[in-house]
Amino acid sequence: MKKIQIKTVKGFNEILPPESFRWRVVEDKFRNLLEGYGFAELRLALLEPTELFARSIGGETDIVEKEMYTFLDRSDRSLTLRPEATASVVRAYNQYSLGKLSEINKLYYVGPMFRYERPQKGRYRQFHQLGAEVFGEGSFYQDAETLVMLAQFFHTLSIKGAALHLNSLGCEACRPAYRDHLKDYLYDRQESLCEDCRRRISENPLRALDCKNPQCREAVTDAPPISGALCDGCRQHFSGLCGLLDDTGLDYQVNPRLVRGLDYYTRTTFEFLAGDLGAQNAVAAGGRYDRLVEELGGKATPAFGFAIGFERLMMLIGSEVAPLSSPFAALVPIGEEALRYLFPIHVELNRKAQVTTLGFQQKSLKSQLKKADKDGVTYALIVGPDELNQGEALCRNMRTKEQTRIPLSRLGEALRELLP
RNA sequence: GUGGGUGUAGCUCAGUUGGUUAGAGCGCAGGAUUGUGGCUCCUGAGGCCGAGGGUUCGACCCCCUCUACUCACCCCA
Repeated sequence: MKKIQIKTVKGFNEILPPESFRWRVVEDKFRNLLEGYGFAELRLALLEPTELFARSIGGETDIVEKEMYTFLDRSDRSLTLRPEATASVVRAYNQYSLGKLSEINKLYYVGPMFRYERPQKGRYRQFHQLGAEVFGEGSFYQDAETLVMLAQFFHTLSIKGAALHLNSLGCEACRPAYRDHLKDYLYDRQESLCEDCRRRISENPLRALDCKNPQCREAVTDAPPISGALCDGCRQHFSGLCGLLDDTGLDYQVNPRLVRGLDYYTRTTFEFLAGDLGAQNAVAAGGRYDRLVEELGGKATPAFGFAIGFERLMMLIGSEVAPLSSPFAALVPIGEEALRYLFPIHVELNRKAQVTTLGFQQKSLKSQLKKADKDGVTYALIVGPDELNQGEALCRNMRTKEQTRIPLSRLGEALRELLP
């Protein structure tokens, strides 16, 4: 291109029509479902102090180490575009003392997240999440209810292939001992581990369980599963959850390798995995984080949350075009006098409701009808010199091709009567 | 950060061993006897063939560099 075109930043994808209509349909369904379950929306800052994420997600995670959009502002504060929203929700929960409004808080959000990764199918630098968090409820009943709600969401969207994978990561009482145990195990086998996993032994040994390197998978096949190391409380929580899921008939599989890349999870973690998403196959994920509120300076509060990848979700939904909302009628003037006559009527009609279109370019009747058809209008109101003389507009039903005459004096009124 | 693939019209793509005016479908605009849409037909607009350099009498085509997009690794939503 000879002219310099300014384009979007790499990995920042924009949603154009008709895709934007499809997005809104899905988003509305999400909102309705969540609000039906008692969730309220939070609209949060996209930019946060960097330390929020370093402290919540974990300093040694990939997200914090190399995937954040971090920069200094004009007063040299380190700011970061949020890579996920849970940290921000917790920050807001503490900042505004939302816990004092009611004992249990259910909050949801919809919006963009930012990670500086190499873009690929299902992974973008700016991507969108639909997410929710529940504060103040530590019972496994909450875990179960939320998972069932998520499954219901997929169901209403006719998504079949989302499989629920579940695990428990234990809590502060039992995880440290397991971590040490696993460290020893990995240390003994470090020869057969990949470079990353060798590094993980000291930093974040659980992650080695999740490594996709075939050698590592091999080396880790008979690693001690965390399920055997859970304390009584965690074991009861997990088996309680599984029991409730069994009762409600929600299919799931326990996956002892499911570890997640964020440090704040305790007890339940889960992912909904979908087959045809390519390599990025998690469409939704989340879990319990009973320590995070306190770690970020609040009162000790149990919490459970999840996030759905919007783009990935839309990939699963197929591409039936959402019905575009279209104007009800086209005003079709022939000649300048007619255009001049119709303009105030058009404006007046649309003041009450968005019902008519009017082209200003004085095109031929044929091309105006063609346009009206493309716009999907139900009626075309044709007004040319003849109609002006006779004081009647020609009203053409675009579906049935029936044409009737309407006195110009009661054009607006007649049109409103035709509205469904 | 590391690999592979691909950049030709608004979109999806053809383009013969390098040869003169670069094509199709869709979309867009106009038309097919007076002022009537969808189907069909005709016509038209729209491309420095991603950018720069090189080889050659001659490059969309071959070589190099860059860049963008894309898929995968990695990581995750």
